[in-house]
Amino acid sequence: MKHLEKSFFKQDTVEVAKQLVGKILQVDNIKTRIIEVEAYKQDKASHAYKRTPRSELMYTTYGHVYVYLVYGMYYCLNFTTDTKPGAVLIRAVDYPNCNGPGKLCKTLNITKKDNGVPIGDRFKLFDDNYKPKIIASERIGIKEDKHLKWRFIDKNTIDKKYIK
DNA sequence: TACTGGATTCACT
DNA sequence: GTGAATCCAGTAA
Repeated sequence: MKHLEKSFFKQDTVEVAKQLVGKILQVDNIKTRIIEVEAYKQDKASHAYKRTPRSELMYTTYGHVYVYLVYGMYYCLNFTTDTKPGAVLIRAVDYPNCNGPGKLCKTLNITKKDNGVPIGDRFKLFDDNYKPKIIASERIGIKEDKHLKWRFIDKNTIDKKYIK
């Protein structure tokens, strides 16, 4: 079991997203495997599209936690990367009630208070040499624009369980 | 100061 | 497949 160093995040957002699938995420004393992620760079679908106080983290850090509230009720967990701006959204992990970005944060008690903390504190990442079967490397169009997102899923785990 | 809409989820139909 | 819940960041004035 190898600790992922901060330098892991010092590479392209999409590359980090792809490599994050199958890694072990530890929050407090809960260890679970990441099974679905999404990469956001500077496209219109991302908060990073414009530099604002909220998106500042994505412009200035890598290897940090970025948490925001969507729809007034759900938090989303992201890790910032070296692509500035850029971040990887953690969409699902292999743990009960964690098959969605909002549910994941609710279950693991992740809120805005975690925004901006460096990885290695409350959030830790490990590599146990598990090889995920990454099936989805999609480009997803949003509404009338052709925004690009990159979503990566571990088919090994998806087949067994959830995911919408 | 006021308005708008979203990196979602769930309960309905 | 559709719509409601719910609040705050971003924007415009």
